[in-house]
Amino acid sequence: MLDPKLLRESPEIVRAAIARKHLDVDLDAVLVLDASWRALLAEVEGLRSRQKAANHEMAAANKGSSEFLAKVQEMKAVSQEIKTKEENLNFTQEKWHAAMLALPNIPHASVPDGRTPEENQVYATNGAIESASPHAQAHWEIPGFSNLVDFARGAKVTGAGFPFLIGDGAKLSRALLQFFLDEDVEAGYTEVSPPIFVNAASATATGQLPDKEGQMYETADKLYAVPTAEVPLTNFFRDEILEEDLLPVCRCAYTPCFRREAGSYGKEVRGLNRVHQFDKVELLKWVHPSSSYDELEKLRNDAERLLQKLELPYRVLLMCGGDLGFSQSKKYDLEVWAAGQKRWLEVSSCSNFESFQARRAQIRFRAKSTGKPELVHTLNGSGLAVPRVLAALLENNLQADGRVKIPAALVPYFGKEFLSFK
RNA sequence: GGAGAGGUGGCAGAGUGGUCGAAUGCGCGUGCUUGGAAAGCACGUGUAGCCGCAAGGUUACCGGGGGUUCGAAUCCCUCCCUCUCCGCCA
Repeated sequence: MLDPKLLRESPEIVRAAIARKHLDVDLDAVLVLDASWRALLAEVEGLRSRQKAANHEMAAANKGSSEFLAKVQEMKAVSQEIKTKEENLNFTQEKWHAAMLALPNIPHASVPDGRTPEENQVYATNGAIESASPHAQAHWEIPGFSNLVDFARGAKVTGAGFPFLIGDGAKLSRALLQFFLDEDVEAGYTEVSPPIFVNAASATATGQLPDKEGQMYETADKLYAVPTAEVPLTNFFRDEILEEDLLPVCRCAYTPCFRREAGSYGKEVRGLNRVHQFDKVELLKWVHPSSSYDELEKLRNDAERLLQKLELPYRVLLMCGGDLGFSQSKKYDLEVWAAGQKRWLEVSSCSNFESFQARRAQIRFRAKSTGKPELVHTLNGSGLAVPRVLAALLENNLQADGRVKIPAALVPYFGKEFLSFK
């Protein structure tokens, strides 16, 4: 959510942000709502003030006196009026709040203009992509693939998009997770193992609710399976005021992630490219507002380093305004090259939310200079998502003999130098 | 899952219909005192919205939501959470 004061004082900034993100929002309607909400609030407060004053008088008065009884009659009318006006106030306030939640975050000045994913800026490219993998195949076409990743059995047992990982497939997945977590801890993140179900309040604070509930699996008792560790991790400090000295707080967490992916279909979702349950390590930071853009660069570097150590070719995209996402101020996507599919696969998305999430989740710190609470800035990024990295390893490192070469950094975790599909 | 007890400010803890945003103690801050510290003394010390250039004013918040009442921390309903005992269990 944006600062309501920003909207009142500089609506043109918000208008420009909406335009840069190519969204369709009726800002004038929000401004009108804001004005009428404030007018109603003043009215109700005036009435309540009167009621309060009368209460003090009545407390001191003789309860049986005629003055007292007259006062009761008088205040009955006021009470009724408050009730009516308050209903109107609450109704308007709900509409105002919903309208405020529908306003997107402001893109940072360094975000390039653009409407579509094609207009994202290729910020960096690392590694050779064509000649390096002479035996590459799309991972689902590699002979023996279903020995490692069994979609058919997964579909029988649970449903489409819930594969079993078996043998070296399961082991490689576990090795990657272990590798990611160790590297992230080494980089200064504290490892956390969070709950993988969250309540509605948490899902609301990070923006999954109310609009995206169709993307989450919901249990009978109104808990949601996490779509990413970002949700429980961010909510850890919800409604809290941290000491300034504590910042920046850097944490990482592995969780399985559950996404219904309603409406997805086609080539993009083949094999491991998109599944309903996948493993991911998430990186999360709560930082002082003055350092959030430095921290974003560090976060991106931390994610990139993982791909470098795995010797996987990748590129970094700087997202343009139109592809930025509703709540981000700035975002880099890391895409790994899958040599068999000849496609880039997104394996990490590193974002600065500035105070947008923090305002919604009420995560603040006490500024030492003023003693007053201020909103933190939050950032997050994957470090990294497992299935697509696994797919890229299988495709890129496939040898003539049908085995897959394991990158040196991963060998200690995997326990051997080659993966076999047998 | 069953039975019981309880949720009040940073913490402890009073308050069972009105003068209560809330006693008292601790903690914390500033000052006095001191060679310095402790003790002592004085004053101060929650969050948020709205109005205001400001000074300041005003409203809300006693686990969440709803209700009764002229008036609710206090009464009623409901949900959540914590603790104790029992049961079950990786």
